[in-house]
Amino acid sequence: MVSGHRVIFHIDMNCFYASVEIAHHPELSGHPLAIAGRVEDRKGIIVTSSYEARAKGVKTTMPVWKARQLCPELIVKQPNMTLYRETSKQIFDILRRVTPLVEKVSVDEGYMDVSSVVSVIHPVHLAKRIQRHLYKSLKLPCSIGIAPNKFLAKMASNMQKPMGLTILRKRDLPTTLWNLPIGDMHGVGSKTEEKLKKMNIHTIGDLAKFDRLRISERLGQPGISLFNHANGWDDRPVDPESEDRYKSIGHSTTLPVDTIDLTVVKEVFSKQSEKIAFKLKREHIASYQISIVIRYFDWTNITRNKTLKTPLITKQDILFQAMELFHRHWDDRPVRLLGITLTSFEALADSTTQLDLFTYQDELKKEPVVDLINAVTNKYGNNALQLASSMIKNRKVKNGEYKSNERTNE
DNA sequence: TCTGGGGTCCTAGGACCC
DNA sequence: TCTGGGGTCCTAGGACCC
Repeated sequence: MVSGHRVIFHIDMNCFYASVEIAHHPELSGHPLAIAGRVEDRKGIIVTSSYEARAKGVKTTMPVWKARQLCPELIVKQPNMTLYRETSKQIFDILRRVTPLVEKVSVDEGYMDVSSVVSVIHPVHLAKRIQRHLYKSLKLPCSIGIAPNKFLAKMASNMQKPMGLTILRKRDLPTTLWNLPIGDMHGVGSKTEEKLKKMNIHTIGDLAKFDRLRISERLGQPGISLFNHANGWDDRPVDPESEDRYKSIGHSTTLPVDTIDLTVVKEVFSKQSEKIAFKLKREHIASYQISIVIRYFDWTNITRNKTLKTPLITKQDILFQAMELFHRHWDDRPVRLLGITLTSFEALADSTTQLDLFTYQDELKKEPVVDLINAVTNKYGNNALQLASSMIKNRKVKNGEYKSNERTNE
């Protein structure tokens, strides 16, 4: 079967954290609002802000004190991550009612492959319906980009905010995408922007028309991807399973004051180890690799890691290994930030869970699609998502219900 | 008198093996 | 006299994203 023309949506929730707060506290509506961590000390930064705040110059990653200088009437709230995660789940449940081909990229954005859906409903109508539904049921605005691939859909959703709906076709590229400054391109950060500008590439169009080989020489494989994207080429599939498993779990903490005190170091690592051990347990996984990061007072970073023969599971094991790495590599200078990250996971062969999953499979076959992923993950954690996904893949889905797995004539 | 915290992916060199 | 090549693992660092 020849893969035809795809229709991809990129859903981008507008100022997500701020919008969730406003949805729960309508009296905040119309006021400059910012969500910021560690409001109490000088190191707090703005995570998100409402459009009223942005109009005053408040920007993401700006220190809170600076934002208050620009906008004295700014209302600052601390993030309520539990609420945002819960809301995110509701959003993606709604999206998965349209199609199981939903890829969650982060708490507030995702891709949908609606190619098969748009044969019965026009993409613009479908997008409007999703937008309206999210706004009516959750009071949350979003922008939707409609395009033949993920990159263009992502760029499109960024073009009109809030509540934007933007179609980006291949033939539109010269008049829309190519005029944008190269720094606006998804995947181009400050470092790459500088490199490209030195090559006299200032717009996305400049990149699209540049010599592919020279891009490759200077920027390697990532450069080739950017070059392809600039030309509107992107065949990455929408992958509902991309979020199934953690590839790394970590915590890092900027200290209230820089320190050379080992008891402080141990306290910080201890708290982080506890949080990490909790997540390991919840996901039924163990780790064979630990790395620590030390950021010194002058913002120089070192990362040091260690591969282990026996897997890490408990808080004590993690703390011990982190301290060991720290002692071995710390150069006695004042420390600003400490972090621990675990990678190389292995699913724990928990016999009771395995057995439960096996018997639970039959139950799950009767569940509507919408509820399947939640049902599995609520009971078994994200680790069990693989099961849910494979069931969705192996089954035909119709009207949110599973059809039997029997073969039909095709 | 600046600059958080959670992640993903890529590169590149060295060790080691066949 | 000369000087393989591919694959994988490990480590350190960097870039980017939200």
